[in-house]
Amino acid sequence: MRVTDEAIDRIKQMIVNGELRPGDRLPREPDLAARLGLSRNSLREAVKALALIRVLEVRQGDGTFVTSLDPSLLMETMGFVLDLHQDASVLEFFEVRRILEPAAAARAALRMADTEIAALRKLLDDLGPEPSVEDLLTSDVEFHRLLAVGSGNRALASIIDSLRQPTYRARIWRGLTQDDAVARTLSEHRAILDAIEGRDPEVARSWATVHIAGVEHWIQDAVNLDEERPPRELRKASGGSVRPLRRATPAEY
Amino acid sequence: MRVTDEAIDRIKQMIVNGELRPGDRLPREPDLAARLGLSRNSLREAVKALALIRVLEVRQGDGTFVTSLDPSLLMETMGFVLDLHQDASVLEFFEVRRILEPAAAARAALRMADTEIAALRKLLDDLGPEPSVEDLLTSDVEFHRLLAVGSGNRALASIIDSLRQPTYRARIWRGLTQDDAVARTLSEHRAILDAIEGRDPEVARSWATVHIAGVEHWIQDAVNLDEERPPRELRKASGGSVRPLRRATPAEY
DNA sequence: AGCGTGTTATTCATCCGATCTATATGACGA
DNA sequence: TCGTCATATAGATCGGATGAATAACACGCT
Repeated sequence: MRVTDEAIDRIKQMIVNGELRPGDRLPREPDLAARLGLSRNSLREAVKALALIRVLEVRQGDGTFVTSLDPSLLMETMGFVLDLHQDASVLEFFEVRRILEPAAAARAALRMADTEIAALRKLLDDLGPEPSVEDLLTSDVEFHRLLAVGSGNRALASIIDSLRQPTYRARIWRGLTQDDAVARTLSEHRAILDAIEGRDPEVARSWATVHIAGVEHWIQDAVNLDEERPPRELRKASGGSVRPLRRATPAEY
Repeated sequence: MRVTDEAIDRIKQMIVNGELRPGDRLPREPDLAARLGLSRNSLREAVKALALIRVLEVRQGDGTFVTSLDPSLLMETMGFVLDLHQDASVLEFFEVRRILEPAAAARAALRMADTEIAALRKLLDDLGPEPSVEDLLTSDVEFHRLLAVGSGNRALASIIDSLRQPTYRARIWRGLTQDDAVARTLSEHRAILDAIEGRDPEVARSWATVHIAGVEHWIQDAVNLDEERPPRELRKASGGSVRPLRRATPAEY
C-alpha cells in the first residue's frame, strides 16, 4: 500500500481506537511524519484528504485537530460528491428525499420539543404572506433543516441536508417559473407544522410527501421537456480540445 | 483560499462543467500544476483528497483519471466516514436503514426484472437449509445489496449499502449469540422475496421492516446491556498520555 | 505472420530541505 | 488594565532529485 494511504488509515485508526478524540490536536507535522515513518509531503497529502471529508481541521499557525465528527459534518462531504451529479440522477436523489423527509416529519411529530415547534412556527410567521422568492428559499431551506433535526436523528438529518443541496437551485428555478409555487409552499409548510404541533405523525408524513412530490413531479416534467429539446453547448473548453458538452439540466439553474 | 483548496475546486469545476468527463485522463502532474499555477506537491495534495472520495483515480505509471462518478462510489466515501462513528450513533444509522430498506423493497417489488428476481431466488436456494454463520452473512450482504439495486435507484442503493457497512460486524455478533437468528433470517429473506415475486410492494415493505427492526431491537438491547457494565479499557495509547478510552460497542464485534 | 520478451519512455510516488505566512502567546509600555 | 508589538510555533508552498510502476514499442524466436 502507498505510504500516503497507509498514513490515512493509521490516522483513522488512531481516531477509531480512541487514541485521538474529537477536538484533539495532532502532533506537529514533522513529529507525526517521523512517527508514521514518512515524509512531511506525503503526510500532508493524507491530512489534506482527511480534511476534505471533514475528519481533520487544519489551522495554520495553530495546529491540526480532529473535528467533532458530528454526523452533520457528513453532510458536507456528501454534498460535495453530489455536486458532481447534476444530470438525470438528480431525480434519483429526489426520490430518496421523498422517502426520508416524510419519515423525518413523522418522527418530528413524535419527538420534537415544544420549544422547537415554537421556533418553527416563528420561522413561518416571520416570513409574511407575500415574501420575495429569495426570502422564501432561505426560509424553506431552514424549515426543512429544522424539520430534519427535529426527527431527533442526527444521521437522518445530515443525510437529508446533504440531499437538499443539489436540488436547491432546482427550486430556485421553480420559484421563478411557477406563479403559485410561493403560496403553495407556504401553505404546505404550515400544514406540515400543524400536523407536528398536533402530534399527528401520519398527517405530518402525508403532508411532507405531498410537499416533496410536488417539487419532484415538476422537476420530472422539466427534465422530460429538456430531453426533447436539442442539446445546446454551454461553453468551450478553455485550454485544450473543444468537445460537445453535456446538456444543461434543471439543477444548474 | 489556500492554493490546494483552490485546486480542488478548479478540478471539481472542470468536471462539473464537462471539461473533464468520467473516464477522462487529467494532464500530467507537472502540466496541470503549471496550468493551475501551483507546485506539484500542492497539486498532489488536491489530487489525493479527490482520490479519497473516489472522484479521481491515480494509476502510477499511467496517469490520473476521473472515475465513473457512479453514485455507488458515493458508498465508499460514506462508509469511510461512518467507520468513525462506532458508538451509540450506530442506532441512528440503523434507524435510517429501517426507513430506506423497506422503501427499497417496495420499489423492488414494482420495478425489479423477472431475471433479477430469479437471481435473488437462486441466491437463497444456493444457501441450503442450515448454512454456516459465515455463509449466511455473505448471502445476507448480497441479498440486501441486490434488493437495494432492485429498487432501480442507484443513489438509494448506494446509501443503503454504505449504511450497512458499519452494522456488518454487529450482525456477526448476532449470528453468534442468537441461536434462532439463522433460521429467522432465512425465513424473513424468503418472505421478502416472495412478496417481490408476487409484485406486492406493501407486503415487501412490511417484511423488510420486520426484518430490519428485528436486528435493530437486538442491537438496542445489546447497547443497553453494555451501558450497565463498567467501561473496560481497550488498550493504551502508544506514544503519549494514557487516558481512559471509550467503551466498546457492538459494532466492534 | 504470430507471439512472447526485454527495453525504453512516461507518469506517478516519495523524499529532502528551504522559505513564506498565519496564528498564538507573552513582554512591554501607555 | 489594556492595547501593541516582538517572537515562537506550525502549517503553506515551493523546487528539485530519485525511485517505482506501467505502458508502448522494438526485437528476436518460433
